[in-house]
Amino acid sequence: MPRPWVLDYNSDNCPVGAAVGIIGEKWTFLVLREVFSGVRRFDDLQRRTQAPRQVLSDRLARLVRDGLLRKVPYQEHGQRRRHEYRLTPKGLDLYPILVALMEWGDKHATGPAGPATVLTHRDCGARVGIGLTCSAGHALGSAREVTPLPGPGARKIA
Amino acid sequence: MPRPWVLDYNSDNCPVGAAVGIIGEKWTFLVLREVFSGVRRFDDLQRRTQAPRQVLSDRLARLVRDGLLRKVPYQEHGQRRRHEYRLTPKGLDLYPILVALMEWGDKHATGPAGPATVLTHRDCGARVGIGLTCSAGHALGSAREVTPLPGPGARKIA
DNA sequence: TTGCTAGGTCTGTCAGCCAGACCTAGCATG
DNA sequence: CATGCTAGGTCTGGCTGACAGACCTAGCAA
Repeated sequence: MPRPWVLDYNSDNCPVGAAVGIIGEKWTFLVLREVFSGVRRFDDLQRRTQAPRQVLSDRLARLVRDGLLRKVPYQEHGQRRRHEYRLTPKGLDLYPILVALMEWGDKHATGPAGPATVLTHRDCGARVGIGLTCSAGHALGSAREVTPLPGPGARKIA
Repeated sequence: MPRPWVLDYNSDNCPVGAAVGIIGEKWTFLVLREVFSGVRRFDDLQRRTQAPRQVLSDRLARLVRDGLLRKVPYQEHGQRRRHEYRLTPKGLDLYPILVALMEWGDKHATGPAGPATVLTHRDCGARVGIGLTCSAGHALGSAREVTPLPGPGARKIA
């Protein structure tokens, strides 16, 4: 095993680190899972994620502050005005992360009952999955088929 | 907005929750990022992730216990026997999650310098990315094109 | 005016994170 | 042999955040 090139580069502008700084907490993923399933109200989120109310409140505020969710007012008949949480475009872009987590969990971390949710293509009904592909059109089956190289934003260590 | 069907189902066998229970901690992602880049030794991991040594030690132990990493002994000339951390097949399967995080971070959470790392196909050299596709061969551009439905493992609430 | 409900906030406790110091093989050097 | 060096950890004490459970607060209805 040769010394990996990455050791000669700085790690503090890494996009994974930046992403994890925004969404890298346990409850945040569960909240996003629910929001992508159409659950948008505080009590529903609380019941389904089992997050302590205070933590949920804090995470939602942070997701709004970081521009992943927005608060939208609504009013049901005979109720006072409330608001619900919806995904912004920036939040919608998180979907591949969630799907990747879901597929991994289905394969490695749940029982034999099969997936609790299946994703289908809105337009044709076929099953949806996530995968690596190269711009020449090849589908990649494993991380071993990927070669990471330094990109334009890479910074060498002084 | 109709009431989402997911509210009638139980959320405690969710694969996202299961996955997050195993890898859902902040430092865990950073450790995995490094291991996928070929960084395998304790001190290198510590320096690059900036994780406190104790936390790193704990996370590595947990990743080994959960079967995502394995300890492999090695010996360098004039050094004592040590061991390094390598991905198991179960760990290698996490790659899509990491790539999805990376792409999101590149798009939404880092500066204009461009990506610090680019992924290329080992066999043809073309750029690699991750995306949703359906089994009929359509590439999906957004979460809005996906319709989630209850699967075989779904359990209704009593 | 009393009650009900969604969507929170407050309080005290307790687990886990953290920086920094310390420890421990095993090899090499004098 | 003693001494130092290094990788890979462990130990300590302070502090932050998580947690359960109680409480609060519009606004609507009866």
